[in-house]
Amino acid sequence: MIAAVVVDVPSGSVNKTFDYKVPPGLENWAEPGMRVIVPFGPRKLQGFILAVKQSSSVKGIKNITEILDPLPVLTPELIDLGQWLAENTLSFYITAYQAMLPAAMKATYEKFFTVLRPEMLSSEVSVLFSASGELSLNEVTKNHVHLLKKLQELTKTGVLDVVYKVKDKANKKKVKFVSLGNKTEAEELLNQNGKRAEKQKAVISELLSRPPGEYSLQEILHETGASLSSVQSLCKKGAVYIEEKEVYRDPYQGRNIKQTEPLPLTENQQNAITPVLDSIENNEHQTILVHGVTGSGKTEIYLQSIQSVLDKGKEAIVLVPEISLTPQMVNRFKGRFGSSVAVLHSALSIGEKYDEWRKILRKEVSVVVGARSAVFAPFENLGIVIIDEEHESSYKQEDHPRYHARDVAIWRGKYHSCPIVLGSATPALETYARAQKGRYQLAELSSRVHSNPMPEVTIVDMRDELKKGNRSMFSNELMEKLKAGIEKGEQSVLFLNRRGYASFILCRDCGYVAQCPHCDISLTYHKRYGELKCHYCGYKEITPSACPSCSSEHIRFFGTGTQKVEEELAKVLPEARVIRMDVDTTSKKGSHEKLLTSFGEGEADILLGTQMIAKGLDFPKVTLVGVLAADTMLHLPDFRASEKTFQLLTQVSGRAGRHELEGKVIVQGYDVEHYSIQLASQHDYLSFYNHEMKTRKLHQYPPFYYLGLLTFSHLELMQVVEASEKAASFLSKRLSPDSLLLGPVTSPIARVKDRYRYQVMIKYKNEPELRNWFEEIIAHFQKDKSIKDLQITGELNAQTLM
DNA sequence: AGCACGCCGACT
DNA sequence: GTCGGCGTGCTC
Repeated sequence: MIAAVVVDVPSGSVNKTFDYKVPPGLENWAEPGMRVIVPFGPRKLQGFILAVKQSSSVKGIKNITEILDPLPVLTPELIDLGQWLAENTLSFYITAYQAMLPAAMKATYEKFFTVLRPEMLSSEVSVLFSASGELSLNEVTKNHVHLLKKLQELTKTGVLDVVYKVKDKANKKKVKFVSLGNKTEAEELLNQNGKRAEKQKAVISELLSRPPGEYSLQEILHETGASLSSVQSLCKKGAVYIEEKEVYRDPYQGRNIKQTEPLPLTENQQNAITPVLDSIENNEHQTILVHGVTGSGKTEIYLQSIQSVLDKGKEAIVLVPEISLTPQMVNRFKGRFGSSVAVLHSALSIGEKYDEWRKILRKEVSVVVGARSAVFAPFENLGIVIIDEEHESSYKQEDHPRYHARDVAIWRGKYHSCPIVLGSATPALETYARAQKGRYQLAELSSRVHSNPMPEVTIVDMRDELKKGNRSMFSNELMEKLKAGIEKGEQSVLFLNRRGYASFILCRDCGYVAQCPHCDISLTYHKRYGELKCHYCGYKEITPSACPSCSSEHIRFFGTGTQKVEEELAKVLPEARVIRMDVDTTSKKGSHEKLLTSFGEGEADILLGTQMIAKGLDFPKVTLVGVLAADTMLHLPDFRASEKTFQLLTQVSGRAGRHELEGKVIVQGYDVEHYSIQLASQHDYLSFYNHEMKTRKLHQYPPFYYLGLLTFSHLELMQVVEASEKAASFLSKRLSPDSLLLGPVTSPIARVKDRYRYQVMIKYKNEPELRNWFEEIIAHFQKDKSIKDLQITGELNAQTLM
C-alpha cells in the first residue's frame, strides 16, 4: 500500500504529494487525513496522508516512519477543501491543511546527537550526554558552541549519530485521581493509635466519607491538607490507588450558565427564519443574508435554526468576530445547548483549543461557536453555518492562507447541501449586492424586538464647540448627558475610534514625528511602558525627553488614546466611576471578562473603550453612547473607509437602549457632514448602500470589480521597482480589455521591516487565468537567480490595499 | 525549508 | 596543499 503525503515544507518546489510505502503492520490503519512522520532527505518531517493507492510510479520509495493519529484528523471533505483553499489563495497545500487544525497539532523539529561508540568519547564530550545518551543541537549551539565542530567531526567518523525528532506541540492534560484500595489495609491504618500518620488517616476517612469512586487528587489534598507524599505512601501500602487520566481542559469550568428556552418569535423574526428553516428542511444549499438592525433579535433566530439542525441529527458552526466572542455571547449558546457546545477562540491557550477541537472530532459536541478558523470544524454532518456580523474584516485572514471565512462557509454549504446564514445590521457591500441580485436570499428584520425604538442620534460638530470656547474633548451636550446618567443611576458607554489615529510623538518646535527606523510608519506611544513601539515590526525605543532632531523639550505625546480620555474624564467628572477597556487593560487572560462583568453589575457608570466595546455588548442600563472621534477613519487610504465608519457607528449606537430604557447616542467629530456619519445617525442602511455603491461604481472598486493584488518586497528599492514593472508589463499583455491595471506603485505602507514594498493592482470582473498568471510571475522570480530574496504575494480578492 | 554536494578564494 | 565560503539542486 502506498500513501501520497504532503510534507511540512512550505515551499514551491515541494508543493505536491510524495509517495511512501505503508509498512505491512500499518496497512489496516493508514487512511487519508492522518498525520504521519516520514523521512524526507536526511530529515524526518510531519505530513498528511492525502490519498492511499496500490502502486506508485516513483522508484526507491521509503516507508512511512510513524502514523500520528488513531483516526484521520482531516475528513475527506476537508482534504478537498484544503486543495481548493490552497489553489484559490495561492498558498501551499501544507499551509492550507495546517490552518484547518489547532496549532497544537503542528510539529516541532529537533536535531539530536546520539552516541554510537561511547568508548571513543573524551570526557569533555561524554559529560554532555545525559543518561538518555542524547544531546540536542539546540543545547549545543546555546551552551557549548565551541564543541560543535568536534561533535560534527565525531559524527563523520561514526562515533556519534544524528537523529531528527518530530514532536507534537500537543499536550494532553493528565490529572491524577485517587480511589480507595485495599480495605483491610485502610481500616488497619485508621485504627492505629497515636498521632502517627495523621494526614494519611485524614485522606482515608475523607475517601470513606464519600461514595466509592475516583476523586481528583488535587481536590482530596486540598480537603484534607495532606501532602502528595502522604498519599504516595498510602499508595505504596495499597490503601489507595492513584491513577492518571487524560482530561479535557475546560475553559468554562465552574461557571453557572442558566439554561434558556426558545423565545416566541416576533412576526418579523418568523419571516426571517422561514427561508433558513426551509433550506434545512429541504437539504438545499442557500446563502441567506439576515439583515437586521441592532437589537432585532438575530441571535434568537440563530438559536432556533440551530435547534432545527440538531433535531435532524446534524451539526452547526457559528462564527463570531474575535472581538465580540465575549462570555456574554458564548453564554447564549451554552445556555441553550449546554454541553454540546465547543468554543474556539484566540484567548484560549493552545492546549485548551486542542481539547475543544478534539471534542468536535470525537463527535462529543454538535455546535461550535468560534472565530474565523472555526469554519474548519471537522464535522461530517454539517447542517448550518452561521456567520454573525458577517461584514467584519476579521473574517479575512491576512496571512497565508489568505482566506475569507465567508467563502469557506459557502463552499462547505454546497458540499453539505445546507444553509449558510450571514447576519449583520450593516452587511458588507459585496454581500448586500449579491442579496439584491438574488444570488443570496435576503431576510430583513427592520425593527427591534418588543418594538423598542432605535436610539436617537445627535451629531456634534467639534469645530462649533471649539468656536464656543470648549477646548476639551467632550462636547457640552455629552457632558450634560453623562452627568444626568450618573444622577439617574444609568450607565454610559464612551467609544473612542482610534483606527487611523494612533498616538504618536510630535515635536512642537520642528514638527519631528518619531518614526520606525525599519518601517514607513510612525511609532505608537505606550504610556504604560514609557516606550514607543512599531505596530508592524515590533521595534521599541524609550520615549525621548528631548527632540532627537532639534533638541527641543517641547516634544510630546499627540493624539487621543483611551488613557488620555480617562485622565480628562477624571478632571471634568471626578464623581464618575470609569472602567477602561483597551489592549492595555485587557491583555491579561480573563481580564476582558472581569471588566465587563463588573460593568454589568453596576460597579461603574462609564465604560470607556476602543473597537472592542463596539460589538455584542448588551447591558440593560446603558442609555447613553458617546462616540468621541467618529471621523478619524475616513481619512485612511482605504476604499472601505466610509463603509467601515458607517458600520462602526451603527454597531456602537446599537449598544444603547436595548431594553426598557430609551437610548441616546452622541456622535462627535470634525468631518461630520460626511454621508457615512449622517446616514448612520439616521439608521439608514439602504441609503448608505445606494450612495456607497455609486461611489464604488464610479471608482471601479468592489463589488463592481474584484481586486487582484501583487505585492513585491525587497531590501533594495531598485529591485522591487524593476520586478513589479516586469510583472505589470507581463500582465498588461494578457489582461482582457475589461480589466484595469494599476501601478506599479508603492504600497500604502511603503516599507516594513526594512523591506520596500511595491504593488500592482488589477481590477477585474472576469479573469479566469489571473490565478495562473500570478503563479507564473511568482515562479518566474523564484527561478531568476539575478534577484535574490524577493518576496511576492498574490491575492485574487484583496479586501484592503495595505 | 534544510541539507549535502561541490567548486573557488584565504590561510597554514 | 586544506578549510570553509555560499551557490545549486534535491527531497518519495
